[in-house]
Amino acid sequence: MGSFRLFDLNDAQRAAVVQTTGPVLILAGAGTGKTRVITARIAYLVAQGVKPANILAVTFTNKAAGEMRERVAGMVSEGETKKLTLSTFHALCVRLLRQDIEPLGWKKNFSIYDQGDSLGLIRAIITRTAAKDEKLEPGAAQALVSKLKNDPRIAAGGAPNDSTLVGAVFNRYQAELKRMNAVDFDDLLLLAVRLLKEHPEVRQKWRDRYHYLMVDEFQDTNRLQLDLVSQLAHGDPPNVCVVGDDDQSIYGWRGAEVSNILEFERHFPNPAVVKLEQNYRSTNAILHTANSLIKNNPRRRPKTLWSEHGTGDKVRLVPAPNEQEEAAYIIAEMRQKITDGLAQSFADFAVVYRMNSQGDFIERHLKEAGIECLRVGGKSFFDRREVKDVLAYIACLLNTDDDSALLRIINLPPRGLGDTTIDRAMAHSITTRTSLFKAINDPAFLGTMSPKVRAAFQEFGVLLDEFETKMLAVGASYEEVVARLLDEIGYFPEMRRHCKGEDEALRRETNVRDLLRDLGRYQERSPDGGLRGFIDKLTLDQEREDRKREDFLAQTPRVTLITLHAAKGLEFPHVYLLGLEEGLLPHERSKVEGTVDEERRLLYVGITRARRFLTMSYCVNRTKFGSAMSCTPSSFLKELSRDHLELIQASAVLNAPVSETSAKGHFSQMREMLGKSG
DNA sequence: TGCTTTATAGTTTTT
DNA sequence: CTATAAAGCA
Repeated sequence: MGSFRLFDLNDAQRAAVVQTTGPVLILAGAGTGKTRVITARIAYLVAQGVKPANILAVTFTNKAAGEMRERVAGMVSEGETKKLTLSTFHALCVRLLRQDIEPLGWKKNFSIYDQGDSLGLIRAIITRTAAKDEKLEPGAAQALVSKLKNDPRIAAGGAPNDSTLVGAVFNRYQAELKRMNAVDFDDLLLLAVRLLKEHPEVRQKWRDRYHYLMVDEFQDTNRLQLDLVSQLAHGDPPNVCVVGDDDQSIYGWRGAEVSNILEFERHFPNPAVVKLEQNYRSTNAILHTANSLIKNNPRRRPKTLWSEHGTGDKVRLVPAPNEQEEAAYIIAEMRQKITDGLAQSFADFAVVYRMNSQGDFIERHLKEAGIECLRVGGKSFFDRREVKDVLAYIACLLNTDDDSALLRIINLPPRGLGDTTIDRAMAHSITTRTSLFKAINDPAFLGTMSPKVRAAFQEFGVLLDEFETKMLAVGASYEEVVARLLDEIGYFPEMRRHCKGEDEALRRETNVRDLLRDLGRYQERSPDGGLRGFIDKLTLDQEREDRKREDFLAQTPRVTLITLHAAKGLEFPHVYLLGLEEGLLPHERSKVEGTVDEERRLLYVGITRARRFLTMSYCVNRTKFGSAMSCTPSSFLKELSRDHLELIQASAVLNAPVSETSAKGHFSQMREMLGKSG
C-alpha cells in the first residue's frame, strides 16, 4: 500500500505515467503492460497531490474496472482508492442520470432495459406496426435502432423518417420507452451526452468533479462514448488520457469507431503520444509473425512489437484433411506437450476460433478424449427465467410504469388475467398514452371489464401497493420483504409446477435464493444504493456470480475454448488457432461488407494471445450445413512472415515422428503455398 | 395452455 | 445438418 515504483517501468511506460497534464494518447500494443501503466498513472497522480475524487477512469467492462481497482489498491491507500471513480461508461452514465435526468423528461426512478427487454419491446412493436407483407427481424431491427442512436443527427434530437418501417419502429420504440419511464443501454450514453450538452449547469457540476480523465480500450469507443468524454473534458488543454490499440479494434460491427483513436488529434489537439511496443508476453517468433500480418492494414498507427524473451519456437501451420483430423491433431499435440513437459496441465492451452459453432465441435472431441474444457462466452445467460421473474416484481415496485416488467408478472402466478384481458388493457394504455399500470387502475377501463376481472386487477394493484409501502419503510430489509412477497404470491410452488424434474426445480430455487442473499449482502455493503442500486448493478453486470464460483471450484485443469473476440485481453502459454480458411477468417461476410481489415486485426489478436507456442490450422475440407465443402487456406497466411513459421502435416503428430526428407518436402510445399511475399 | 410440426437461416457480444 | 422461432394443433 502507498507504494509504487517508477523505476519498475520501462522508458515508454514511465513517460506515459508522468505525462499527467494535457491530452495523452497511449498506444499500448498487445501485452505491453497497459493495465500496469493505467494503474501506475493513477497512483502517480495521487502521489503528486491530485485528489482521488477528481480522477475518473472509464473502462468498457465491469471486469476491467474491477481489475483496475484491485491493482490500484496495491499502490494507493484504501481510503484514497475508495474515492476514485473507476467505472464503466454505462455505470458512469447511470450515476449521472439518476441524479440529473429530470430536465430531459424522465423521472429519477427510470428503469433500465437490458438487451433482452429491449428486444421484447421491439418484437411487440414490429408485430403492431409492420404490414402483412413486411418482415423485419427483431434482432436486425435492434441493431439498426442501436446504430441510429449513434447517428449524430438522431443524437442531436432528430427523428428518422417515419414512413420507412425501421424509422417507424424506431420512433415508436423511443416513445414507448419514454412512456414507461425507461431507457435502454444506448440511451444511457445518449441521454447523458444530451444532458451535458444541453444543460450547462449540469455540465459544470460534473466537470467540477473530474479534473483527470482516463479511458481504457479507447479503440472500442463509439461516437457517443467519445462525445461523453469530450463533454466531461475541460481546461486548456484538457487532461484526457486515452489508452488503446487500434490494431486490436474488433468491435466495429457493434459501433466502435477506430477513427476515434486514429484521429485522436482531431478531437484533442496536440496530444503527447506514447507508444508501448515492448511486449512482456510472447516470444519474438510469435511477435514477428503478428507484426508481419498487421502491417498489411492500411489505416493504422504503425507499431512493432518486440520482446526480451528470445526467439522461441517456430509458429506452426498445420493443414488438416478435415475438422476431425484438425481436432485429433490438437488433442495429440496437447498430450505430447504435457508428456514432454512443455505444458504443466491442460489449463495451459487455449483453442481459439472465429465462430462459436466451431467450439461445439472441438468441445465434443475433447470430451470424447476425456479432456475437460471451459467454454468461455457463448450462450447460457438467457436461461435465468426465475431470476428475471423476481427482478420484474422488484422493477414494478420501483417503477410502476415499467410495462415490460408488469407484463411479465401480471399473471404470474395465474390470477385470471389472460391474454385477451391484457391485450385490452394494453390497447387502453396505448389510446390513453399512459402506462399499463395506470390503464389497469383507470375506472374508465375497469368499467368495461367483468366484475371478476375487475376484482383481479384491483387485488393485483393492492398487492403491489402494499409491498411498495413495505419496501419504503424505514429500516426495511429488502431481502425479507422480497421473500415475503414471493411467499405471499406462492412463487416457489408455482415455479415448481413448471419444472420438468426435481433437479431443475432445485436449480431454479437455488438461483432465486442466491439472488435474495445477494440482495441482502448488497444492502449491508451499500446502504445508500437502495433497491434501485441493486437492480442497476445486476442489469449492468450480466456476468453471473455462479460462473465465477464454478471457475473457482474447478478441480481439473481445463482447456479454454474461446472465440477470437472473447479472447482479447487474455493470454495462454499455448494457443491453437483453428480454421484459418478463406470465408471463415476472413469471414465471408466481411468481404461483402468491406471489413477485411477488422478480420485481420482479429487474427492479430489471436496470434498475440500466445505466450510461448502458437499453432494455426486449416482444413482442406470442412463440413458446412451437412455436406463436405473444400476450403482454401486463408489469404492472411500469405501475409505472414516465413521466418518463424513451420509447416506441419496433421498426420506427422498423429502417426510417426517426421523424417528429415519428408520435412524438406513440407518446406517446399509451404514455400509454394505462401508464394514469394513475406 | 402447452406441445408438436414446419420453416428458415446459418459471425463476432458487452453494457 | 441443426438450432431456433413461428405457426399450428390438441
